[in-house]
Amino acid sequence: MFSKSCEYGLRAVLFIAQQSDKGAKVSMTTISEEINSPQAFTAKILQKLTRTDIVKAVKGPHGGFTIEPEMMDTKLSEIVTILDGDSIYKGCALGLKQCDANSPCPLHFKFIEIRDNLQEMLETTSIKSVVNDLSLESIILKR
Amino acid sequence: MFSKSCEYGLRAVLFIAQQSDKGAKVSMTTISEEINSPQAFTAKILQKLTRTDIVKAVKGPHGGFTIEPEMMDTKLSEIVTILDGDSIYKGCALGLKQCDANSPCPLHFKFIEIRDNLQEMLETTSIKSVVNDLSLESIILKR
DNA sequence: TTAATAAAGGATAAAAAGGTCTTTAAATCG
DNA sequence: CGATTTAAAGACCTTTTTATCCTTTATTAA
Ligand code: FES
Ligand code: FES
Repeated sequence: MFSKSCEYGLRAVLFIAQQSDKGAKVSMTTISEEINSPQAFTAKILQKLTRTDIVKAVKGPHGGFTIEPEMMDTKLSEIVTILDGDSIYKGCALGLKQCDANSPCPLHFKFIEIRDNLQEMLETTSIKSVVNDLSLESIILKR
Repeated sequence: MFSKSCEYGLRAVLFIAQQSDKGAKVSMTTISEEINSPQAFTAKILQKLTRTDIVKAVKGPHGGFTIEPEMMDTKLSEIVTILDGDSIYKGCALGLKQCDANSPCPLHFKFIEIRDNLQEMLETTSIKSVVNDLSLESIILKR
């Protein structure tokens, strides 16, 4: 569904957000440990998210990553777009170059329902709302 | 969503089915032309589907591919499983090794709805039913 | 029975995704 | 200032996916 980059990216963002919510800044080492992801690779992914200002990075001693309160309203759809592009929202189920209702593939009308539901879900889910869910004991970001 | 293999495979199957329905057998060359896919690569994919008996292949002059009437009831979910495995039905949105409701990721309950809808759609859509839709003028398998 | 035809199969190559390593830049603190 | 800490950046490597090519095998029809 999502690329590895996107999976790691989402998990990293959610972990940073959870910690920022508690007032803590987290280092790259901590992040990759806590979400169980390859550190250098995850660092690359976070670079994209700092360039787009979703995540704030601070260098030097006691540095690390945070997500500012105003960015907590960012929707997951934005993060997915940054990391995976928009093919998940726009692509044809059968790989036709253009997905459109005027010359649809035979799965088009069944498929766009599902695709649109996914898009809707991501567009209505903010970082903040997920962080709230994360406070529940059983909800996890690694394993 | 699906791999290229799966996209080409589904398009090839649907084209073969459409032609078989009219009593025609189709060659690899025709298939790749009519669904606009790389021929040798598509041939590999069809090998998997002939080994699993979804598609019937006949060598030699006037040979080619067909789908027997009794295979027209095959569900698209089967083809997807053969070509892409079952990660699309079972995988975690955030890439956790195990997706399960007892220790869910924070997107679990929102995600499984979408994932299950996709699975349901594929499991209830037979080759035959798609071939019927294909008779409509505007529905296409290439471009 | 032989030439032609068409799929099967194996070897190889190119491109993309996934991942590592090393150097550079910025920030902090003694 | 200089040593230390931490992220940024770029070069590089590995694996997987996508794709091609060539030889073999099966089938058919003349
Ligand atoms: S054209 Fe295939 S999903 Fe829209
Ligand atoms: S655990 Fe992540 S989707 Fe189920």
